[in-house]
Amino acid sequence: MTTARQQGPGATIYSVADYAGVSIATVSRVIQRPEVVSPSTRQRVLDAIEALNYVPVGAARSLAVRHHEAHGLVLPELSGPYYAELLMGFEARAAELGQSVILLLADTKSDLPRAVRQLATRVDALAVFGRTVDEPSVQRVLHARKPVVVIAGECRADVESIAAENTSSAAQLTEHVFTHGRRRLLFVGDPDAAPDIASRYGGFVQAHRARRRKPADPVRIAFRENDGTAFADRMLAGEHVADALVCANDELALSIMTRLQDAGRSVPDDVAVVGWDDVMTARYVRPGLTTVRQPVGELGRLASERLYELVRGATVNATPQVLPTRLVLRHSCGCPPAGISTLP
Amino acid sequence: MTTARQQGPGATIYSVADYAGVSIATVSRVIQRPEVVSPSTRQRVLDAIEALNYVPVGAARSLAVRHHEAHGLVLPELSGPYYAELLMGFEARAAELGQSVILLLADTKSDLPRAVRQLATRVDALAVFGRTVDEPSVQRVLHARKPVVVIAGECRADVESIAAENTSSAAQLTEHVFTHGRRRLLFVGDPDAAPDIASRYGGFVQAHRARRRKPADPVRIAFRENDGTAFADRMLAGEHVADALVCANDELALSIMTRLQDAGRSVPDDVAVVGWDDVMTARYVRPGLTTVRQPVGELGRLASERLYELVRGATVNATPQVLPTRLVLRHSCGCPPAGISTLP
DNA sequence: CTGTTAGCGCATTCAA
DNA sequence: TTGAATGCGCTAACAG
Repeated sequence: MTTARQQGPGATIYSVADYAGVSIATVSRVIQRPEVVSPSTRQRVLDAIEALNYVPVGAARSLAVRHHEAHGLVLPELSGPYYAELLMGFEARAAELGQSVILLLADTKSDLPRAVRQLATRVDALAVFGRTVDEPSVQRVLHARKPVVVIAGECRADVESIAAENTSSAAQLTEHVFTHGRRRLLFVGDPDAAPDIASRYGGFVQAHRARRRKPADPVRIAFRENDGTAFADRMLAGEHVADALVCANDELALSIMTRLQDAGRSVPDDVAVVGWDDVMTARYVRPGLTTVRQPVGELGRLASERLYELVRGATVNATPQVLPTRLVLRHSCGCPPAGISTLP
Repeated sequence: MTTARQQGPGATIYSVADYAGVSIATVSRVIQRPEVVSPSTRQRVLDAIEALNYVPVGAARSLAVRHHEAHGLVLPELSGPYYAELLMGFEARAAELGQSVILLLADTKSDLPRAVRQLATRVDALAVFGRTVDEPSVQRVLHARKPVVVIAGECRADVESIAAENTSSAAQLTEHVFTHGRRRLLFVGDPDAAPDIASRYGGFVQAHRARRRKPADPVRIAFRENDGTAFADRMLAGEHVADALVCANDELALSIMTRLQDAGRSVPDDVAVVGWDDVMTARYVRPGLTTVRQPVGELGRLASERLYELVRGATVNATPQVLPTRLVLRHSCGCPPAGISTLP
């Protein structure tokens, strides 16, 4: 144990000014616009800053410039690569634009509304994922005229929204499975759980209609690995019959597939399995998992960028921006195994 | 396009006070300590807040209370489950303590020192991962007497550090591989890349010494999947000879294992492969990957908590806190396949 | 229980 | 090119 760090005063713009023998205005200038200060005084100030270990108090600046220069991001959680990638994109773009990012993970909050209100207090604008917008706390942010963008949520007139394409790629994927001769397809996942999933099931239905087939009701289970395992067990027990499973995400697809294989079933021969997200595991399992790749990072970047523009007075775009997705065909759908398709 | 959001004034504590017919002090009180305000006026104020959609300006509060009420976290990046879990733990604990978290991802920053300085401006304390501490920009934060904790970095006298146990679990893991009769072990990964890795190689060496065997030099490659694949190719070409690979992390282990298998080698029969981190994939590949599980979330939580305490004047703990890790034995090391070891 | 008042540290006019 | 003065919105004494 060494001695406690003093939470003492710390250098301020005043102490720096004193030390350098200039006014605080000059100190402020060498920080904001060094070029308008004469080289000699500038150097004196820089030396003072160095000598005193001056770290400006951001809050004071924020108050003066009337901007937090920070973006808030509300995500459900952070397990799996999806949200992490989103966050990476968001943070990267925000940083480029000189904005800090304050993160709020909703799932772990006992009092989410409170957390959101608190967050709103410290940012110029907010990006929220999925259904979270419905939170009255988020509505309040809107009413307070702070820009809000929704990522992968429902479109609303008053909020800008950004999402990946889901419906048509789901339809494509479903049709692809039909192409392999499968006829009893099951959609695994709860469309009510999130707007994305709803769209994906929508595409599943669409593809059936196009072939004049009746789509089965979705198997409404949650998205954790053990939910998938449990479903697989029920399938093994004969509760569900299908020759192809269109799963709402890769975690589900993988846990189901692995369980079926461990029980002696062959994928894709006995049953095809496809998923969503193209997680790392999808490349490493055998057979490789056929899935849909979304431009998740781009989603984040775009959200950040739009926040920035909205804060600066851009008009809110009422039509949702939809980013294209891409089918990643591997072997679990029935396609022949590619030579070495391990890398992205 | 609807009309632009006005970045107009927005309600302040003054407008709320006016609207409710009270002083700003009273408004402040109903927000900070509602119980000291009479029920009737309290309600009037709350109504005013509601009516005006009042969202306090956090910066003003920060300035007044002389605390940002925010913690900074500097992470290299966010791919893979490791950093994400760390962040989840950090954010969760911070939120419990009423602190916001401002995230900075180092790898994407063209001007990291600048980003760190900017971050320091807006937080009360900083947690940095690994080597990042060496940044002079971080040193400046230290000198400015803002608490800093290092996660999984080197121990230093002036900074508090938190890490997972590496050396002895590495030694255990290595000894375990010996137990399976392996004799030509290779450590794959660059000990100079990060303090963790150095410790792991240290354990590898230790286990050899205990058996009076000479440890091979580490195979110094980077941690990306393709680095692993490339190494596997060199091994297939006979450049490296080994009957067991102790890999610095799971990504490496998995990419190597998969490549070897695709080329017809058997794991673990021809060569055992073990890794670090227990990523999701480790459970799903066949054979299941033997690895080391770290309490990553706990690392984050602890960091956040210590920052909080340090900001409040706790003395910095000079001896690093080391959290225990756990071997996860699956099949890739040579252990018999467990029945169903898919779940965590 | 409520109002008055004095900062918190910085950016930014406006003069000089 | 520099300095003096003002205000950003809020908290926390201190009085009443």
